[in-house]
Amino acid sequence: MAEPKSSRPTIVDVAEKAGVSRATASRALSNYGRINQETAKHVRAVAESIGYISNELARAMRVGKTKTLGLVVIADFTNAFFDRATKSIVDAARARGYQVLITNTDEDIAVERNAIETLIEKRVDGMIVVPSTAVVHDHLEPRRLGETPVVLIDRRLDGLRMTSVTTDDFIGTEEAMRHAISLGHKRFGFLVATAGVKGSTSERPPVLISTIEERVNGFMNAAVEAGIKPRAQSWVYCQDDPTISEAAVAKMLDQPKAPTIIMASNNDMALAVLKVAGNRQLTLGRDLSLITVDDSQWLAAMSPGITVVARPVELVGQIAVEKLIAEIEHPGQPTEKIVLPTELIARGSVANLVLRPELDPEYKE
Amino acid sequence: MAEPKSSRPTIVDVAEKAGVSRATASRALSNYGRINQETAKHVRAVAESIGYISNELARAMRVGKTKTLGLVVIADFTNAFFDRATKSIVDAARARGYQVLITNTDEDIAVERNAIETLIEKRVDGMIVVPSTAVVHDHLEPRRLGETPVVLIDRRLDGLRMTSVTTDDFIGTEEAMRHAISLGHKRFGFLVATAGVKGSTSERPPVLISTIEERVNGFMNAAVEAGIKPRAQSWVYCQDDPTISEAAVAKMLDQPKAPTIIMASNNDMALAVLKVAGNRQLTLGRDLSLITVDDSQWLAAMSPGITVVARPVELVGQIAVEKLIAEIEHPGQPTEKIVLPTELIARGSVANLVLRPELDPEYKE
DNA sequence: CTGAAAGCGCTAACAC
DNA sequence: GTGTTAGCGCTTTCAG
Repeated sequence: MAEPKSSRPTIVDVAEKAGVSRATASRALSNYGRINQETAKHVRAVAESIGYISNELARAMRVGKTKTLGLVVIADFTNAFFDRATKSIVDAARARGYQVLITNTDEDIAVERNAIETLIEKRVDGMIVVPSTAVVHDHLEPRRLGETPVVLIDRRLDGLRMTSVTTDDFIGTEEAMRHAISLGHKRFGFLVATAGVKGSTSERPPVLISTIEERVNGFMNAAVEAGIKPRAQSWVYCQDDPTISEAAVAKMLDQPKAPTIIMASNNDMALAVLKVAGNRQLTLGRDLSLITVDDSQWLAAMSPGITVVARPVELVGQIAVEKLIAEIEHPGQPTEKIVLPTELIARGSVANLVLRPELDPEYKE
Repeated sequence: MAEPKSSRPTIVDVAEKAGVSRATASRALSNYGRINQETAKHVRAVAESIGYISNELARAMRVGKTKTLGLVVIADFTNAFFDRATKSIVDAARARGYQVLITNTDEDIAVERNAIETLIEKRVDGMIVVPSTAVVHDHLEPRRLGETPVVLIDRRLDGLRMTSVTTDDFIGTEEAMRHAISLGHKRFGFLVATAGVKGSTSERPPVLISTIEERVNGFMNAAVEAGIKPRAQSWVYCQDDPTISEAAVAKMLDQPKAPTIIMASNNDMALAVLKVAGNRQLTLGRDLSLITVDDSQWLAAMSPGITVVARPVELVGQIAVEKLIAEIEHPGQPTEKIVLPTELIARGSVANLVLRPELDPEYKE
């Protein structure tokens, strides 16, 4: 005649079986307030024995904290930045007792708005977002967000008073360029992955996300500094799509005075260079040079290894979590724009034209 | 004299401002039951105007569904399988109105137990798990899980009556071997990433996770079928650590009759082969051959491209989500062990020793 | 078609 | 040191 009792045991089941009140059971299980250690032990034993698992939903509702963080990334976390960032965020959060709810926008602002709304509905305590676009949108305005703190990663959004954790891609790219210049390169290609561009173009789009903008500026700064003429630079803003980027690389290489080195703004672009080089039997670090951004095990393992502007991705994730949780647990933190340094890892993909000038097809002697 | 009203507007705020009862407001916002369309429109307008965002916590508590899925992956979603799997799961879930809560165990059973407990506390409607070990553990027993449905991916757990979505790595590896054999290879190395092994050993560990076990069996089956003697096979079970796997590769290649081809059980192992080959100036597809498992853009873009047993990762994720949601929304589905076919993608990393027997150092003429 | 009221499972005053 | 009780914000009978 026992009731079916299909669903999970609740705290009142525990309380009844332990012969105490709900309050005492709660105190025992959450270990707070004054409580007799004997009773507590007994209650916990009972809970364990009937397979009680607390209902965080109910608790969250009562205390107003879900111990959950929202993560809003753009499409591709099949990407040297986002996979590592995600992992470091999940790990850092867990270490501090938080879980993470993931959403991905497809670089689409409408999806992003939606994702953020959903996260608020689920009442995450805070969120980490990679903004889809460079222009500020109302879904990140305080009025929508309410009390929910947000920290931005990877990309800044200047119009907003919001903490962000990014990397110094300006200096990173500049360093990479200086490295190439010091190795004797004189003609440069720059393959810039640009969301929102259809196909490819050499015209600078009006707005670029901050990361890309910094890479562009860093490149330009170094070029100017070294007196490299615009005609010795091939810029291509390119949709992030293999067919298109490969065509762009091919076109770049087919120019009369083709670049000796291509700078790829991200790994998808580097992949295109690799592909085209492979098809044309060009050996990297000899027939063509390459530098890309964001290190990965593959770049290190290939022969030659690919020279790269490495960003401290794990650190970005960790700091973002830290700052976010700080604000959650002690509201009123100052907003900060944290910028982490990158590191140039020189491997074999950049030919040394100083030592071997004959590798430059334009070299006359 | 307006109250501060710091936190978010609730449904009663909406109701008051709209001059209706909570019930009507709820009906208007969730669009159910009988309600005058005029009233509904008005209520929704008011909600919008005061920036009302529904509290899913409260709703979940009432209706008993969180519209959230839990995902428990092992450590590395910096990995050609898990990054893509995660993305496809998040996408598939979102398409059906579910969010996903991510957790990662570090291939550690205690962490896994914990993760699952946490997900239950958060009352996810179901979960997708990549089990850490091959042996069944009580935290996946029905008693712990209660009503919460689970589907396993990547690895089967035979003792459990539970739906799983995996790939046919037995046939996949067998095909890969046949391919190598047809190209004239006679001496094989097999580098098996094995959790739980310290360092590396040629002795088969007692239990292997199902994926690895199938790869091992597929390899063996093809070897037996082709009459390849055990002495022509170098097996190494290897901890998943660069230093150790690279040492294992080096040792393999330093044997008197070194293999002409190495089969890597996963991409970390392939990376080790790449590294060692690079250090020794060995060109893949000529001086040494390589096949690995799980395709990635890198493998395709390198020169030569790496031949690979490609698994339908996105499909695994999608089907897992589909099956899980089916069980959530219509409990009582039959449990299924779904096994998806792999595909061998032949690229240039396997030398053709039939056409060019001289590439085999043991070749005498 | 709309309102009143109960209750999901939990914690935190407030009594005792 | 423990129990009573009032909600957290929502949906859903049940009346009207």
